[in-house]
Amino acid sequence: MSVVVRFAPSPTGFLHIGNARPALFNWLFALKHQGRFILRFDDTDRERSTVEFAAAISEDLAWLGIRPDVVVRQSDRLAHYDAAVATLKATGRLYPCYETADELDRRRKRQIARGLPPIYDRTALKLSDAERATLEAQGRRPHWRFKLDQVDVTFQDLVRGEVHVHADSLSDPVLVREDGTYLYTLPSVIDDMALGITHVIRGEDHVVNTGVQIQLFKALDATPPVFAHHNLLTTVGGEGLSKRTGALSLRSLRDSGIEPMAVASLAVLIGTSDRVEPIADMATLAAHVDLAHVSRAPAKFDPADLATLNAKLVHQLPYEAVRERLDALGIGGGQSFWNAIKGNVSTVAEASTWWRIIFDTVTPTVEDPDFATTAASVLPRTPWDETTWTTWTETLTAATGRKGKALFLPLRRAITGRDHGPEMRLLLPMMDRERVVARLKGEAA
RNA sequence: GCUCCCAUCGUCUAGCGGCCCAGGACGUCGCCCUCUCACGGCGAAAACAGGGGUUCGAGUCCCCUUGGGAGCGCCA
Repeated sequence: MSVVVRFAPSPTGFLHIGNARPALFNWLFALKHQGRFILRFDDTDRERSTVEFAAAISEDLAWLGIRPDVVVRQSDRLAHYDAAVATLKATGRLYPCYETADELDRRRKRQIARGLPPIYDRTALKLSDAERATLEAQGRRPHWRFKLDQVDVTFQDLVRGEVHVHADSLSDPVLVREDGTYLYTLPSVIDDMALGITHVIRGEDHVVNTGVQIQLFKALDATPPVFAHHNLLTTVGGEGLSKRTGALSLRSLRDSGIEPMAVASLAVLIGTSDRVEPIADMATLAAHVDLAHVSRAPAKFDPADLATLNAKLVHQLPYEAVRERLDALGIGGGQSFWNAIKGNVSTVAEASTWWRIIFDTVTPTVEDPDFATTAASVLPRTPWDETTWTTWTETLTAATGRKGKALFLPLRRAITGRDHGPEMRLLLPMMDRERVVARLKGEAA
């Protein structure tokens, strides 16, 4: 059996690190098993779903490196759901209810106040044909609930092991609204069946749904897929990561120069027993990922870890991997430039800072003009290469007696205007000699 | 309020009764590299939530407490 997975976001917001995880877990699982990955927009909520968000989600997934084999929209598939509804009505698993939303809301509050679980009491099931007729005559239209088997539903979860859901502690879920539109549960199950989904990998917040959905699969005479529910992420403070925390949206991460593979590596490795390390490509990451290594407890996500991991990833990037982006930033200098500075940047875009320092005008910091003048006077003309720095500083030590920090820091400050940076040995030969001399004189050059 | 899940270094975790005076990774700190800083290499400090059991023996099993998470929608 070949693997078919799906990522099924509702297009009601931007993707963030939290919901990038199920996307990644599914994608990597498909990659690992040479399966197919379907992007399914669960857009049955007409009120909140927008095509703009759908487009943004596709874009963000592409940025991450996820290329769906198929993209479908539930709003295009409504006809598929009607047949299932007919079957369910015929078998008596779908029953009409006439309560209003307000009524149900009040009822739930009353139950909670009395210390009871807020579960639908199935009053509609007790309605006689005559009572239903009366309600219909008054113009009331029914919504339809799925009649749950009040049993213990058990399934083997790829991350959580054996899971039990007690259906008797659940409300019969509403599947169809008064106006005939569908709620999440039914379309999800029908599509999983129709699309031949073999594995459903999603967040832990869905485990109870799974109990319900397994009953639905069976009521429709289908074999449920294999389920895997990964743990959820919380902020360092412990609150759940939600769509509201816009700061961690994939696009904001992308805008702040975070590498997609840094996001992918952290998103997939955090909360597992595997070491968190920057992985360079999806294929390697896919080999790393094992759902059985995912924890059952929620994990704290610290954005600072992402920055650290990103810097590490950037330090490892070979020139070929960044060439196009450097070109786009107008940065030349080639391989020698990148290799010289990459250890000193935490994002690729920061390379432009060093590009400007080496090839553009900088206002130097000269605190000891006499020393700087001496330095300029003994600066070699040739050879102007990676040996120059050593030759020069040795000469300078001989001339001034300075060494160590007292020797190097003033030179670094004069030449780059900064206290920190790449090895001067590598920077110096990339620079124009006249520029170096000018900066030693304290001139902006 | 009810149901379910979880509880080991600051963080992510290994550990499925003796191999654990608890292992790894990130971070932190120190050392090395370097006649500076960063990068890199090496090393150190750092944890079994609390209380009862069971057992010759408990981080590992059971119960309670406490703490955290999820669910309880005509959202998905």
